[in-house]
Amino acid sequence: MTDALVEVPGQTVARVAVEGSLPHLDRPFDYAVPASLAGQVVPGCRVKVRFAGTLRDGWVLELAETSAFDGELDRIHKVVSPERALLPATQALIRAVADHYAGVWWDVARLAVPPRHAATEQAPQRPWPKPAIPEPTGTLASQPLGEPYLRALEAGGTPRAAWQVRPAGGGDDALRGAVEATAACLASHRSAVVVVPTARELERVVAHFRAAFGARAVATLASEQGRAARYRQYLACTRGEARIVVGTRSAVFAPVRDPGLIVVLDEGSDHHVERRAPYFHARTVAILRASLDRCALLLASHARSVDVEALVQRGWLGTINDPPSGLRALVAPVHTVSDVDRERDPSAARLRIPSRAFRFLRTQLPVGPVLVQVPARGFAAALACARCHQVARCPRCTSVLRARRRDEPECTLCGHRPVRWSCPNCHATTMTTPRPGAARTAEELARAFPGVLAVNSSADRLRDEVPDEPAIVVATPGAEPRASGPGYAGLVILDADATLARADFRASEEAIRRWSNALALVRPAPDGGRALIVGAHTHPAVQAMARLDAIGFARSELALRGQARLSPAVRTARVGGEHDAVRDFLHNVAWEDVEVLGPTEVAAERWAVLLRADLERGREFVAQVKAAAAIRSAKKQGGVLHYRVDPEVLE
DNA sequence: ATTCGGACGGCC
DNA sequence: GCCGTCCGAATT
Repeated sequence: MTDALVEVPGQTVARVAVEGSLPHLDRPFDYAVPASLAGQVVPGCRVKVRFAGTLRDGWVLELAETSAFDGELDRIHKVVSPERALLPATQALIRAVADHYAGVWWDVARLAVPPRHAATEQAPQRPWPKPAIPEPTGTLASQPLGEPYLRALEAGGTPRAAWQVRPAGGGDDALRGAVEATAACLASHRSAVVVVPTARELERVVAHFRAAFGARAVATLASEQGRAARYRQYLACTRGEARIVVGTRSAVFAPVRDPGLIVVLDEGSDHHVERRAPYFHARTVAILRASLDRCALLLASHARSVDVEALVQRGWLGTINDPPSGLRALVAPVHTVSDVDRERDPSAARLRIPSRAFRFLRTQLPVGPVLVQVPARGFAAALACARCHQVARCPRCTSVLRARRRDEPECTLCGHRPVRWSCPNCHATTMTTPRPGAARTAEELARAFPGVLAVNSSADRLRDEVPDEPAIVVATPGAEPRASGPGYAGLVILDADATLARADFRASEEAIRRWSNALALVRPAPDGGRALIVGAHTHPAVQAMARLDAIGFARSELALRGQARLSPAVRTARVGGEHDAVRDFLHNVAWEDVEVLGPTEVAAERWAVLLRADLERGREFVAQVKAAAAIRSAKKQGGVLHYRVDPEVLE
């Protein structure tokens, strides 16, 4: 019936995603394909179109014969390149991610697809070798349910699992397991994507993968790469050459042919959170992609995030992990000590460190290097009850409070400032900030062992590896050097109180993740590895470390989040900005089945409101947030306004 | 009569 | 966001 249309190339319609971040224009627009461009306009190619009078970039999403638009279609102005750089599956994933975060397609697309590099596109692509088949190391297979997971992958299945990597043996088990899973995936003639939290991690992981599969068989994707290199690796994916991709968070979108497996390493790391709108978490993108692309998923951690535990409890993720009793036989034992028994040993007292920690160093140093983990400086502490020291919670949204100025509590999530607070535990009415951390102590500690090599590693001066000889290695979380050989002989975690007192409702979950990552660098129990946590010895997180039960902790933490109505038990959105902008935003929709907490003035001319909804209503909730934003942009409501769905990190 | 500017609506 | 246009006030 519309054959005539098809036969006249000038009438062909292209649906185009047009550059822009306005929520009310977040949909495709139809353009006519002029006869002169027929054949060059293909789905997934970049074009220039006139939109609102100006020339803009666009992506051709699909070609069609007809348009629902009444008016006369403008013509595509030019084809930037006929390269199909945006695959249909990537298009759909971008849409799903934007929808999940009440964000805009184009904002996600510019993070998912690297900028074009014309010379690279035209240059002949080198042929990619077939990946070599690596020797199996048996890391994943040695843990319960690891073997059936690998078999399912090899058979072309789509198993999804939360994998608690054994926190022992130098910290390379996660990489070995990732290699095994990738090999199993390749065996079923599918491709694999591995996402790592940092550029530093990427270097190590890539080295492992190149050693296993061949130097030229592994593609890397990271924003730190140069434009040409990054685009070359990206094209190697869309053109079906690269079968293995390793990269940082945006690599989770890597458009590999026949994706069979997505691996996210250190899944709880906040490095997986994108810093630009809509602030996606690579783990969330991986989850969406595993559903859309029907592929396997492996979320690895030495601990377990509460978000992942929620998916395990819903039955959406299987598990690969040792029971705590099994771990205790293989992982360095974790002892705990209160930091108040300092007085006994005079030199220890001077350093504000318990004598027990001193003895620990004296016995472990002859065995090998000892890692001393200290909390990074410069984070705000949460307020606690001055009498019973229980963490103070916001009476409005139940997140934790911090001191804004002297004696002025402020909620870290919704911004509420309680006027009169009383402790639900002991009814005291005053709060206190925990004493500042003892980060400096660690350096003095090293001086107390003259003749022993002292090494420092922190964000401003990273050290990647230390030799297998007695040394005191002081590091902040994430900056720990690896110890060559069997791993550290010992681990001392200083100032557990300070780490747990961070003004973040995820503080204890994050503490367990950081401590478990450090523990993984220690040699296993049979080889003499030992760990000691100094401080907060009765805190459930410290107790969970001593039992090596990070999973049990995630389970009970998830239950607490449910009672407190905090993420991931509910869905949230934080909206902030100028008073009138926030007010207009809130008036734009009726907020069905949504708690509206606030708005509150959080700073001069800055207001914030927390929106909260049940998980079952999550889709509708996010759609309402998007609608409020779309009405705002369509009506040109002025002023400053930012919003963020399921905020991870506090500003 | 002519020019300038600010508000508003549509964007294919 | 950005442009186009529509209308009213200011200017000659």
